[in-house]
Amino acid sequence: MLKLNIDSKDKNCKARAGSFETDHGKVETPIFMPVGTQGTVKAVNQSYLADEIKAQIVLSNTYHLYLRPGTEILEAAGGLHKFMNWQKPILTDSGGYQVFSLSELRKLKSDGVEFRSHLDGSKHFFTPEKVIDIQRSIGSDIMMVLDECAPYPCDYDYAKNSVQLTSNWAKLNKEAFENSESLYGHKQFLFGIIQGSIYKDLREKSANDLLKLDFDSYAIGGLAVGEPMEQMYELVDFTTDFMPDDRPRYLMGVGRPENILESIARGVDMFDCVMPTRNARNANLFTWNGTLSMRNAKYKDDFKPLDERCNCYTCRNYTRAYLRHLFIAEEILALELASIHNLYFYLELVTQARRHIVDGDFFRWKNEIVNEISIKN
RNA sequence: GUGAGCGUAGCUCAGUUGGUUAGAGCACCAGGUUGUGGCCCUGGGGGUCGUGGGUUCAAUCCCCAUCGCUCACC
Repeated sequence: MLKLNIDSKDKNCKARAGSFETDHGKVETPIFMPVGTQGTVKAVNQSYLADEIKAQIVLSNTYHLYLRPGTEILEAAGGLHKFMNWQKPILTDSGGYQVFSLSELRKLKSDGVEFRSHLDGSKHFFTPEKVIDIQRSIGSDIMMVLDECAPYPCDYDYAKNSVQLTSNWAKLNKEAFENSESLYGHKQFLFGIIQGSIYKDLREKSANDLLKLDFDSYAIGGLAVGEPMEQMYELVDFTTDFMPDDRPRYLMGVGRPENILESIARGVDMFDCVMPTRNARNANLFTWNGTLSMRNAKYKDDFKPLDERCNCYTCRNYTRAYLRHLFIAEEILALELASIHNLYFYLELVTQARRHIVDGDFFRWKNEIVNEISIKN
């Protein structure tokens, strides 16, 4: 198992501050993992990622790396850490989400999923065994099982069958994991993924099915796919009760800053989301006073930093007017500076959350901050 | 100078054998984006149809004049 060492628990909610160890270093929770699908956090180099943004762990993607550059190259490189020059922990998503997001390009079968590559149309078949093999080639510190992320809305029967499929696959994932070894001499963990759409009894069943298989830890999948926010929070709150207290709980693909704080309050420790990086590339920036759309004409002569309360490289050195100019001129520096800022904000958000949990005033702080950061400027 | 062609949104252009409120792409303005293609999606503001006159119930469209641009020839 992947042990979560708990430093502190909040008295007024389920938030906890902790840490876990991997062979590539320690991770302090709650934590946000920047998304680097193709072995790069888009627009941000690894030294900024580590030293400026203070990312402790990044996420990458089995499906994308399998298609390009492919496992042969990854193995020849000595694994993804060496290949991408990132010596801190890496978590890889299994490709299960692509079953959902590339739905026009796939066929779901009982023993796996057939994909058509979005790059060249070629056919590929993913099974639980195969995604474990690929993640061995990648060498990620935390591997994820192949699952099905059910669409939303999703009727009960579909969701029930989907949970059964995910549970069946989970067993095969676990067996493949136990029958294989790390290729590069460091320990790799495997997380199970709890599905069940919006149905509490299915979430409970999914959790119980997976717990029997004794994964290193567990994630909640299939949320933030279109359901109302309150329903998502309720399901997170419900599901974390079934997840072991002494292991890190991972809420996949979430989310907006307020989603992260609300989910920490409901017992989640790990998050990833494309939002800080994708929105940065689209000129949408997060600040302690709410979001701002950097292309807006009102910033053309605004020589303040993006966020006066932010200490990131971008805010220390550049103005809103300059960022807007870079975006309008379609200069690539815009993407870099905006991505650095948004990721710094997300990492600072979870760092402060951790500090407030340790200090014992997380719940009050969270409620205050959620209001301020939710404003649209 | 002569002849021909073209002037429609900021740009590139459709269009109407004369008929409701003149369109598109790009640009601009504003939203969206939750286990990532810098993609994509949604909405909006913009036009004296070069200018002036004529014909007609009705003209961006037909006629005349005029201004501008382009090409060919001298």
